[in-house]
Amino acid sequence: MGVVKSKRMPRAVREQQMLDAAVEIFGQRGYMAASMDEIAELAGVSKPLVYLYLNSKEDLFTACIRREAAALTEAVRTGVRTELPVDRQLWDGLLAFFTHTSLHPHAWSVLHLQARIHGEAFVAEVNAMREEIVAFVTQLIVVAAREAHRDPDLPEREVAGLAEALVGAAESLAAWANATPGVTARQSAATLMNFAWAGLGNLMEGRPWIPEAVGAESAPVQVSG
Amino acid sequence: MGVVKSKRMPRAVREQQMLDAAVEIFGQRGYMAASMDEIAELAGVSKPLVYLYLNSKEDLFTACIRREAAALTEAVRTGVRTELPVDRQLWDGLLAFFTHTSLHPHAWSVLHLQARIHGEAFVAEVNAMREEIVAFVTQLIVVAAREAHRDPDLPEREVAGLAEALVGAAESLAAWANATPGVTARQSAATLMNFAWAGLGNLMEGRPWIPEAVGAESAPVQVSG
Amino acid sequence: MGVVKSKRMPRAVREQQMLDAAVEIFGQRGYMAASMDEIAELAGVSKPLVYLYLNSKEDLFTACIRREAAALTEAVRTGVRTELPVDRQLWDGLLAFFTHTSLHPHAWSVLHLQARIHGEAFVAEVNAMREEIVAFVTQLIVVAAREAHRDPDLPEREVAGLAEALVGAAESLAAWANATPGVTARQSAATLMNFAWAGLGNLMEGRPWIPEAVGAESAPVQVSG
Amino acid sequence: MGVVKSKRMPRAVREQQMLDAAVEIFGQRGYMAASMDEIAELAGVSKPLVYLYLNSKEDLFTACIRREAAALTEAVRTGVRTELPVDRQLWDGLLAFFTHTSLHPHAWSVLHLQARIHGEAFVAEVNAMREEIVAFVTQLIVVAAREAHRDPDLPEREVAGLAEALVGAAESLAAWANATPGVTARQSAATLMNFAWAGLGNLMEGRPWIPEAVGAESAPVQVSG
DNA sequence: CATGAATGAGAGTTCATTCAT
DNA sequence: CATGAATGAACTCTCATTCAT
Repeated sequence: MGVVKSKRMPRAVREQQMLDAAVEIFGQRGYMAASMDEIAELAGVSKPLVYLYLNSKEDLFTACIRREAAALTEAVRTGVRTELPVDRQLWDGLLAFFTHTSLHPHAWSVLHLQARIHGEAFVAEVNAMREEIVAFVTQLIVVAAREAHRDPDLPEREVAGLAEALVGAAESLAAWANATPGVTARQSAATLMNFAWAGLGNLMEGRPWIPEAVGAESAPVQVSG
Repeated sequence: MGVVKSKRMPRAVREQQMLDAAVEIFGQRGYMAASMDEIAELAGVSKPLVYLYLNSKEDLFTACIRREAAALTEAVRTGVRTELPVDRQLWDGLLAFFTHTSLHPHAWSVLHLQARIHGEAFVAEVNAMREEIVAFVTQLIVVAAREAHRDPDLPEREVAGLAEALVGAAESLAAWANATPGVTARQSAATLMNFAWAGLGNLMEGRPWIPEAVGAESAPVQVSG
Repeated sequence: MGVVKSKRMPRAVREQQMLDAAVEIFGQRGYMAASMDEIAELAGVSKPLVYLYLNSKEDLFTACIRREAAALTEAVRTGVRTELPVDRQLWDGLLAFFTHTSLHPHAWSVLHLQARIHGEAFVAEVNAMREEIVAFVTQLIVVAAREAHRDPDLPEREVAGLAEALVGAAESLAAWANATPGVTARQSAATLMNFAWAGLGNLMEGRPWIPEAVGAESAPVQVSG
Repeated sequence: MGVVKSKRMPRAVREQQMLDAAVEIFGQRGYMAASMDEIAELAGVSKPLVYLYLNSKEDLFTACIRREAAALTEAVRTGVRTELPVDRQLWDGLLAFFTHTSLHPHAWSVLHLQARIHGEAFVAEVNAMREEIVAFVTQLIVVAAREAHRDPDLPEREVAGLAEALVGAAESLAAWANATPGVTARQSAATLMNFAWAGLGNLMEGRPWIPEAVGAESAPVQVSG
């Protein structure tokens, strides 16, 4: 007989429903254009209850960012096994990243677009997540350099820039993939992996990086035919 | 004795002042949080005059995007000479890009962050610019492939992904550089050029791309010592 | 000790208070000159509450028209008994009409003056009421013609013009009576009844229409002494 | 080569052009919705010039009312010859009235609708005109009564009411005729003349007032066949 | 616990009106 | 004379937020 409006749910559950609704609305409309009315309605509760549990619009937005940032980093962390070679680690991380962002486009919109343009407080929340990922990538680069028998003490700023560029490329690619029908997470990961590992120069010379044995069901996108 | 509030200026001049103020406020606060009052005050005029000349908040924002997008593409176009080799073209383009974005951080914020999240109309304006740059990069990739004696018919979707990743990386890097004190445009360009041209793999093996004879006043950032 | 500002009233009651205030302000100032601020203040509530319940200035105005039009037609309908002779029906209708308009001058101003000059939407609302009254009068004329043994098929356009003239005279007379101190509803009704039923010609010849036994407390206004 | 924008016209001419434009705009939009910008543009002059000549929006509106009221009363006055019988005088007056209002619908809208709802000042202007017409009608009634050998001292209030009703009927009929395609001034005049002179009662008995020899090209509308 | 009732503050927008040239 | 430049004031409407029940 339609949706049953369940009453008297435990607080923790209600809070999650509110956050679900908030992420969807914030992701679609943006922070400022989102209205508490709409969020409360989508969550199926009254507005004062939202305030009772989450305090204010800012706090609600912060809670969204925190929850979604944790979920994304957890997804990437789970996808990577540190006992594997570094290139495999990078591949697994990218795949986990693009998979998660494509499964939760509103959440990604909140983290990537909305949070960065509304006040230092929100940016700080996102940066906590971002730094964890950048740190992971930075460490990969350092380890890779060491394995290549090269001086492990790469200039810090240089490594930071490289990691930043890689993460930034991934973020932009994720937004583009979400907005472009037909682009799979695996394709995005392959494109960026090729780009990052081999560089345009090597790609031109026919030496793309190839994910070996990463599941046969769909070969990574390659430059050469 | 301080700022002289000049009155009765010709329309064209006043319009530019308004756009200057609008870009700064939009860049700082974001489209929705920016108020027409604040913009008018910063421009040194009354609010009705802003409406008389620019019609509405949306039109004002659109005018900002158009002006700044044109300025950025013009800067890049001017910086590149097509008779030079492709790697040099990419380098010059990157340098012009990072130089311009670092000189006009608010404008870059408007184009990169604000414009992308407020309605299809604004996105379309930015995309016109973005596509010009992506087209430039795409053509560089195709030419590079041809010069490397490889099949010039790279898969379209693949090239689009690569260009997107490169432009996305550049955009993120620009935002990061603006937010990180002490990072010069030249350093950003060098980091991305290395990343793009050699790839992480090659970088690890000590084969960075090096901008030859690009002015001695400041050596390009290198990975190796 | 004066007006008690009751708070927390049920929605239906508040809405009527708002409509009361709106009719008064619209009637005094006119649609455009009336401000929502003033209406809200007179209603004893804040402006947002007016918008919450009535949506917009247009909707508020439409609601006023609808309520007052319904009240007026109801008053006329209740005052007339169709089993009586047609002249008596006309008299009763006129008396009910002038009584109602004199008791609710602002409402009459809204219906007669304000609503007719602000957009087709409002005019349509008023016309629905007007047509009901014009139809009533038209039918009276047709029945009267039939009873006078005359061809019942009066030219339609002619009857329409007569009904329009009669209703128009009544409307103008109502406005004039409201603006002229000392004119009672009964006097207005008598004047128009004489005019309509006997015509100036008959009046001149000393043959006014006389409401028989319509209560002795106040004889109808007569032309002759 | 299109409209030539003549410059340096004498003040009196310019003023008339402004009034022409103002009457049209006020008639279409209403007093409040009309903008000085639009009026100035339609008049083909700059806004400050309008203020230089006509002072303010209120003064401009008052000037419109005065001019159009004078034009209307002049038209009626010219149409009537006092040496003719009173019924003929009424007929001629009605015909002149309906002819003028149908030729200048915007002016009539200004006088009939707009002026009555925007402040005492405007109403006073219109009433000056209205009273002249009412006085004319009143005098007709008095003369008619005297000719019918009846007591010439009709109760003043009664005569005023009759005149008001007649003028009100005429006004409503004029508005209705302007809004109803196919209704000529002559038809409106005939309808009202029948109504006024004979009354519904007499009309029912087949005794309409008939304008004798008032031009054969179009017989007056009659109730009987 | 949960909610209908209510609001202070501020947004974008428009307009009659006036200087300075 | 005539006008482009400029504004103070007011408007409709929205929203995050809080009581009282």
